Amino acid sequence: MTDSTIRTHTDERRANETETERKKKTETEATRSSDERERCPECGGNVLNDAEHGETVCDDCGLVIDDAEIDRGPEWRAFDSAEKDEKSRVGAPTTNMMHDQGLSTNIGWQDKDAYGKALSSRQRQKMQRLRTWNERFRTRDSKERNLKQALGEIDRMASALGLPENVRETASVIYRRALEEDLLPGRSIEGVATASLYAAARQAGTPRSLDEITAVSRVEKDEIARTYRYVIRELGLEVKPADPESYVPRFASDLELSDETERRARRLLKSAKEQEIHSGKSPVGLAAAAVYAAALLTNEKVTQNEVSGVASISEVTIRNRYHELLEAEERASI
DNA sequence: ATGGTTTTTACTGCGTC
DNA sequence: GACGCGGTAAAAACCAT
Repeated sequence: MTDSTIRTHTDERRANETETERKKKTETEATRSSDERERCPECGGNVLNDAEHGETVCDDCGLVIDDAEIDRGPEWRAFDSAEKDEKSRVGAPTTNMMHDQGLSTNIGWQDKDAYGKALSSRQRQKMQRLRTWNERFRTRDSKERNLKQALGEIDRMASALGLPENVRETASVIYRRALEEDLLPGRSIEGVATASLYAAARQAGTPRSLDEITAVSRVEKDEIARTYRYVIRELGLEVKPADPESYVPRFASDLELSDETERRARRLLKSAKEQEIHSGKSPVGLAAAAVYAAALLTNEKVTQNEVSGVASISEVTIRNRYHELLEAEERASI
């Protein structure tokens, strides 16, 4: 088990940078994290979206952040589902999770006609032939076949890792783009598919470590890492280093720890961040250590061994990190 | 390739159940 | 005696140059 998340060099070596550089970095990071969670630029309060008036307003100070928004909803109203069907002029939403974005024709598998009556055996045979040919045309050229396989692969891995649908969607988009840009030649479909999923999971704030990804992929870890870097670079994707906090809920629930412990873990990580203890360290290790330390503080029994198991990180790392975390907390409270 | 970090592996000693 | 934990040294892995 090795490094479980790819970090970027800027965060990696922040500890070595000069004081002024460090100041600048923290500033940019502050602004970056603020637009991530829609905060008011004036007072930092919560931002509310008022669709009725088409305005985005700060909950605390009342600052109007955005007005005259475009309402993307339907312009009609429906009072029951029948009316909704009648007024709607669109079909199912397109999705990037299917190789043709769900737009192509699909012949149903039920041998029924438009009135729901069963088909004669002759008709059934005909439909079967049509189905076969339709399927062949639908996935005709190599790119389509390529996509079909990759998306199936992404779907399989995502389910195995318990990743939500939006992550699969993002992964599909990334893969599509990779295909468009001709990034595939010389690389395996599965490798790029895995890399796309890894990137998507991180972008969505539900990261999975490289080790976890490797466990469900058919590709070696080195290749995933290499392909991932390549795809990120070529596509100009910006992926921030994983936030340790985003691992906490998963570890906590895997270990069946209380919410209280989870909150403690978060607080530990917060004070660690403030003191810049975390730069250059593996986010997974930090999260694991925080969970362990929090369990200690709330008197819930978890062994280092168990934590290292669910986080796939070594016990030594947990020990080192959690000492640092507790020290940081100590300093913060003074 | 190299150098500087971090993480892992392996081993040892201590205390507790 | 097995287990949890702490610490250390050396090896391996990682990233940037």
